[in-house]
Amino acid sequence: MYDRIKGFRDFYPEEMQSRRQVMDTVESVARRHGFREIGTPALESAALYADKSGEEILDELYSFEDKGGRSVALTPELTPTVARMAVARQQELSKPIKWMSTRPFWRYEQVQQGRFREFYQTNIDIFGSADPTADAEILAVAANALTELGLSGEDFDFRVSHRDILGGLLESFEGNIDTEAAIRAVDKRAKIDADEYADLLTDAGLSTAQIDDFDSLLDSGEDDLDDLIEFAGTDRVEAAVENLREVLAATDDLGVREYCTLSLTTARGLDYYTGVVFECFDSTGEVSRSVFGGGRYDDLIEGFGGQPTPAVGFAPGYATLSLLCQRAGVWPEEELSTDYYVLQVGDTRDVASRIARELRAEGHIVESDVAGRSFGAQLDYADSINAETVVIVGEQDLENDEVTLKEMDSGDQIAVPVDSFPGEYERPTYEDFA
RNA sequence: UCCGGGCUGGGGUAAUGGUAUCCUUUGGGCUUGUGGUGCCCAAGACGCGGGUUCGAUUCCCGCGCCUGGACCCA
Repeated sequence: MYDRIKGFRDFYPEEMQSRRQVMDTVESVARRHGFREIGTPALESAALYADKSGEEILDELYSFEDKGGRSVALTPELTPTVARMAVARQQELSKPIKWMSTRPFWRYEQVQQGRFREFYQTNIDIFGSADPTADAEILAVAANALTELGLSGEDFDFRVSHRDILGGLLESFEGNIDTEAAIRAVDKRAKIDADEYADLLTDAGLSTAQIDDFDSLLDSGEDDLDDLIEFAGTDRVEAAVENLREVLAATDDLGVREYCTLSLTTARGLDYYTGVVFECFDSTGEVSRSVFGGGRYDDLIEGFGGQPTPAVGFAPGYATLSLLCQRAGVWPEEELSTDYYVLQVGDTRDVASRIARELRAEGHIVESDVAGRSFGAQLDYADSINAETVVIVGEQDLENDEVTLKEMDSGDQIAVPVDSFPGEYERPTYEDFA
């Protein structure tokens, strides 16, 4: 027996069927919004990550030297790869670029609930549009995907904020302030106690009075946005507030405004966000961590050597998304389903195979005996795979030019002519002949 | 990297300083013709290493793994 590698998971058919259904739902919503699927490598040059974030980042990655002496890493996220791809063809790609991709990523970090070393995400991004409609479309795809999964506004909440509001407010304070440190402090505000929070802001360069001002501003609701402009008195904050309003107005037109709540304390840990940011939370709070997040990152493509290209996107991870779905009771049944089991008794493989083939041609899931088992054992097996209908092809039946249709739920069964089965029926059941 | 809880067949459990209970599961059978009720047979476990001991699954230590959290989340 070999052990599974820590932080990696196996998915057996029952669970995989549910995961597949959830992933297909998310992808299908994105596809209907015109996002095109891309395929990307599992391995990238380590420099793709180290150049932006420093060599230390490699400690958190699966990084190694390949046999050609290249320093490489298993991709921990898609954004640098997508940026690389966009930069490589920035001239020929028509804008906006709308791409999506579902695949695993790897990070060498501590495993805990909803966090593994191998995790699956669907990345959904728009490049080449700075228009608020693009931000809103991202929010709409996210909301539509969740509602299509069966979740409602009672289940989840998008906490929406804008990086330039926080940044702009901090900028308007007197003194030498470390904006990024202050934003990181804000991001943690809900998780730490007031003293720790104040200490972090003090470290970032704010005075006690400024902390109080800042804190009260953070509690601003949607009606108080003008107060923020007034307080800061800068073009940056005014522009940010205006942009945020436009985005929210656009989500209204897209029918997803109800899922968005203004929350200035939502900052996201990632430093590369530049505009609207949002995080999806479980409304009941039972899933304590953020389910997923996204936002605008206008400087990143340029940072990877491309022309300045605005970008906005989000990336739901399936570990946390499944926690939310399970909490809300909309996680698909983890039970196999089978449309038909074609049971053979005696030497009837020719007829059984023909019937199975014709049912499969209609797109059904059909199983038949591949183990030479007895009648009882086959029925037992059909039950274990939740076969809806069993087609009994037995020597006795064939003597009468018949097969027997058995509805497993009720146990009812009926003889039908073998020559016309399945015949013209697309999905023949016991009911059709009873 | 740190802190807490936990490791007995595939899953769930019982007891125990002298190799292990029960349920479930899996495979086969109970006239190769009726599953989701029964019966029979079979398979299958003390995470690893060290220590104490005549003897350790049991007590002690270390490690590993699982699980929850902290840090982190580029």
